[in-house]
Order: sequence, then C-alpha cells, then structure tokens
Amino acid sequence: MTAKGISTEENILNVAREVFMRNGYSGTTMQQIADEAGINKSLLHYYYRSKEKLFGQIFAEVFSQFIPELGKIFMTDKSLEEKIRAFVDSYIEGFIRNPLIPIFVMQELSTNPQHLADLIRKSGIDPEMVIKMISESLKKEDLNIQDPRQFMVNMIGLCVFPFAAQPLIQRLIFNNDEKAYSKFLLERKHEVSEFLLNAIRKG
Amino acid sequence: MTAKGISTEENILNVAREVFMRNGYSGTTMQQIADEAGINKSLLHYYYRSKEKLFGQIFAEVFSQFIPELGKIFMTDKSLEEKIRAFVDSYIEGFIRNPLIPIFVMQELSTNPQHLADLIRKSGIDPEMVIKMISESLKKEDLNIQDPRQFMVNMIGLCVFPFAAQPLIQRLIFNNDEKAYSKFLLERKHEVSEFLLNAIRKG
DNA sequence: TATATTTTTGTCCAATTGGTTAAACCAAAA
DNA sequence: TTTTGGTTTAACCAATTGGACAAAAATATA
Repeated sequence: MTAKGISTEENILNVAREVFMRNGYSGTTMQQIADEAGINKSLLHYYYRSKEKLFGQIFAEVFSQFIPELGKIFMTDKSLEEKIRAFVDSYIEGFIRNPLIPIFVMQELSTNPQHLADLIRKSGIDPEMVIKMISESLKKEDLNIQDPRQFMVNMIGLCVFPFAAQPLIQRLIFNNDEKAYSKFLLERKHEVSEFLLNAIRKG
Repeated sequence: MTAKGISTEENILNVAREVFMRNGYSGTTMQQIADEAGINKSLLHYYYRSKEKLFGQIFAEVFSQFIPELGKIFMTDKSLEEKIRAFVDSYIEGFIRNPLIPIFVMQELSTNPQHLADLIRKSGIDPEMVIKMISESLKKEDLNIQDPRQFMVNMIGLCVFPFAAQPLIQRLIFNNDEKAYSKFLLERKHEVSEFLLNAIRKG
C-alpha cells in the first residue's frame, strides 16, 4: 500500500506506464521505474517477472485505447454525418486526455510489428469484418467517397497527427505557446468534422 | 574503402542512418552499427567521436527531409490549387522513397523536444515568418479556410500519417498485403489533393 | 502466542554499455 | 628504404544493464 491507498502492484503499473510512454521500451530501465515508484528494483521482478512482461501488459492496454471503436459507432442507425461527428469528437477527446498514446503506439509497432499480430489474435476481433462493415456504411449514403479505405485513413489521420507531431507543431506554428496549442486541439474537434464533411459533400 | 568504392566514413553514416531509423537512439548500440558496417567498434569513435555526435549528424539530416519546403512552393505565383497539388505530390513522394522518416523524427522530438530548438537555430530560418507568409497566401483566394493553421496541419497530417502508421494500416486494412499498401500510398497523392480541394471549396 | 505466507529488501551476477588507449597496419612520400 | 600520415585493430575500462536469490520484514493464520 502506498500513501494514496493504491496497491504496490497498481502503483508500479502506473509509474511504468508513464515512463515507458515517455521514453519507449529501450529508453526505459527497470531501475528508473523502481526509483520513480519509490521501491526496490527486485520488487519489480517480484510482481512482473521481466521487463518484457511488464511492457507487454502496458502496451496491450494502451494499444486498445489507440484502436478506435469504429465498429461500435458506425453500427448505430445515426446518419453518417452524426457518426463522423461522434467518432471524431470522442477520438480526439481521448487523446487530449492522454496525448502520448499515438506516438507511443506507432513507434513501438514500427520497430516491432509482430506485436500487432499477437494483439489482434488475443483481441479476438476480425479486422476485415469491421472494415467491410464500415465500408458498406460509407457507401450507402450519396456522398463523394470513392475509396472508403482512403476516407478512413483521412479521418483517423486528421485526428491522430496533431498529437504525434505535437512538439513540432507547437514550436513551429505556435511559437511554443502551450495554451495556444491546447486551444488549437480543442478547436480541432469541430474543425476536423467540418473538414471531413465538406470534403465528401457532393457537387 | 569498401567494395562499392565508398569511403569508410560514408559507409558508417549510411549504416548508422539505417539502424538508427529502424530502432531509434536508445534502441541502437554502437556495436550493432559496427557489426552491420563490418568494422571495429573503435573505428566508429575514430570517425564520429561519440554516439550522440553520430546520431546528431544523422538526425539533423533526416529532419531536414521531414520539414516540408512549404515556403518555396507557396511563394510561387501558381494558383493555390496548383500549389497544393505540387506540395502534396512532392511531400508524399519523398516519404515513399524513405517511409521511416516521419515516425523517426516525430518519436525523437517527442522524447527530446530540445533538439528542435537547436535545429531551428542552426537552420537560420524564421518559422514565424514562413507561417505568416503561407497564411496570407491561403487567405488571398476566395476559399473556405477559416483558420490557415488548421488547414496546414490537415494538409501535412494527411500526407504524413499513412507512413507513421504503416504497420497498423497495412495489417488492419490491407491484411498485410504489402503490394496493396504500396498502391494505396501511390493513389494517395491524388486522393489527398482532391480531398483537400473539395474540403475548402466554397458553397 | 507461535507459525505460515506474502511482501520487500540487500547482495550478487554475467553480460553489455559507450568509450579510451596503445599498438599494428598500410599506402604514399622522402 | 625509411618515414610519415591516416586507418584499423585488440585489449581494456568503469558503469550500467536485466535478472537471480536468499535473507529479512511485515502480515495473515492457527
């Protein structure tokens, strides 16, 4: 038990999540995690047998926050316009709460793509089915969408990119004004939805 | 001199660039670079005094390939439509040739934002000036662009994201079909331009 | 209380880390 | 041929790495 009434096990997980997300797998040492958690290094191995196991658990959890619940939102009977607004809003909101998710997940999958296969297998969901379902839902309405896959990448990319590139954008476009950048991110919920809807409007 | 008539110094740089881009700074060891370059570890330190120096040189070079030459393209007297097409085309083309650039640069700047300050200072260019110039150029024509900064992030994000998220998209949307994904990326040059132009068309 | 059980720590380990140094090598100049 | 300069190597270093292990401390159970 720590001061806050949190179990040691949970405390380790919280600290490790933070450090791993900040510095990546190889940029993080077990000693570092132990120090920041205020415990002995051996205790890490007591609860989570190895660095890989600890990281694996954290990555799986963060990964599930990155993969959008496209299926759920696009299976409702709302209009496509409403679906897009709902998705963009909740997806961006999630990253505002935890801005490191995108770069952490994408970087790890870039150097270690085989993690992906494991995670998909464990999740049990069938990506192809979900994609097909959404594609159908996109084609249904009379909109200017030639390739649903391109549109999905556009939609997700517009949400994700500003977080992955935060330091760059904040410095180059906002002269390192953190407040201004936060405001920019909030405004993006509206901006991205409108942008997407304009782009697929027929005429 | 190596077999290909390339100097040892240059060969080290090429190998190091590849390894660093694949595994990041802390995921790379000097031994690894030495092995892949077919030389002794001491030789690395002979040519590039330290790991940091070697990495710094490589990062500066790759970074300059990531920062789009927005200024150049948007200062011409083409129409905005032509400018956008020209930019998207050349920017995406560059990443097709070297797909690891985006994730490498964004990841490094995420864990080490102070690199950015140094690089900008060394480059001598004034980001604020460039941004202002482009903003003006975007406002000139009668288009549906409320905030030029949002539009710039949209444009760059649509180009960059598919490369940063390549493993994910390739697996989830293209069932790991590399060929299909390459085709998708090629088609994106046209897709992104059209998408952007549709989105800012008035009416 | 005394006895298990769980949690935490200190100590140790082999391997690897980035880096140094002196010696060996080798082609070209003298 | 000897000398000179840059190049390459082997040996070595202190520090750090992830991890093992048993003792100790704390807690639960009897």
